[in-house]
Amino acid sequence: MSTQPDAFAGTKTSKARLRLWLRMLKSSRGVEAELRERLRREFGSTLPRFDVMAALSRFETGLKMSALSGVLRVSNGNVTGIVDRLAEDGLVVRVQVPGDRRATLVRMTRKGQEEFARQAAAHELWIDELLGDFSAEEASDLVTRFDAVTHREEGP
Amino acid sequence: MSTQPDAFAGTKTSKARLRLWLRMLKSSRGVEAELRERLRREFGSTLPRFDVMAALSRFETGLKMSALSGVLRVSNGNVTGIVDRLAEDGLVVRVQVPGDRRATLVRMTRKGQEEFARQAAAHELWIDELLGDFSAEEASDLVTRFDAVTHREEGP
DNA sequence: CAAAAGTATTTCAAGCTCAAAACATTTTTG
DNA sequence: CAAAAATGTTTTGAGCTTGAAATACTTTTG
Repeated sequence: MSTQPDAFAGTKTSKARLRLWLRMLKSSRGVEAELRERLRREFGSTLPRFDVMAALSRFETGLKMSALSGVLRVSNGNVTGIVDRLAEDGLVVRVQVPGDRRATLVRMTRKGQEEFARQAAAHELWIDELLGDFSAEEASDLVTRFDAVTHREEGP
Repeated sequence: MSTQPDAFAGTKTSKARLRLWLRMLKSSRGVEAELRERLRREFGSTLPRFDVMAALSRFETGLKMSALSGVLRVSNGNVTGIVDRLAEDGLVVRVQVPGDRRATLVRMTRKGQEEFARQAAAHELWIDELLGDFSAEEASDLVTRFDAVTHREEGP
């Protein structure tokens, strides 16, 4: 019941939801800013680069550019630039797809895998610290409640 | 008890916190993307512009540039550009501060106030829709639990 | 009061982001 | 099979973001 928005703004419920959104935004922006800062200081890298490597790390055989932007939910043109810079640093490579001359596969190099492993370990520790006030149970509980938001976005 | 991170990564708790973070990020990015899209389509505007106007709307007498970037928690240089564009559109004005020739006060124009009122009303409805699966109680409850994240960021 | 330190803002270079347009190649279809 | 539609990627233009450097002014201090 009541999955429909109220007919007009300014109700108690809409105000509570607005406050929740503002708080969510503040929290995730704060954590993001902290991660960005640490990634910059300790690894000379960025969050978008980390995100791309994290996605590639789950696909040993590589991902097509379009699949990559699909997984990350960002625009095509966006990943082009990030992959360019990652490739310059020798962390990923572009490989031609045999049967299709339009497509490229992006794969992490060994160097990329090693670098990502170090960053991912640090990243997990940072999150563990930044979300340190949540117990395991509480965290799992909240994940479930957030399904509500996630599901809304990509349709029921 | 246990507000310190675990001594090593990969524990049950750190994994749960990591999953929570990934979910938070996904949720807020999703909502943000939806808001950005609607702001663009329906008002030809952007989230950063909306954020600046929202901040200014709370200070009838205006804010100094530095106060504005402080409230929004973004860099100084950042607001310069956004305010430039808002000013071009006649939504805000820069006013000299009497006693201090370094500083500028930014204030919304009447046009800016009217435009912001329209956008803010739509924004509240959008949030009400996007977070529609949360009841008022649930939303208030979650706000409280998020204090944990917010407080960590700006020190204990 | 002049030098130094501090404060307010802008500029700069680099990178991220998007939507739309341009290209290149493949697949479909009349 | 040639034209048209679809697919995969990059380019482009505009805006956002940061940290650091530059500018301009104000306050402190020797």
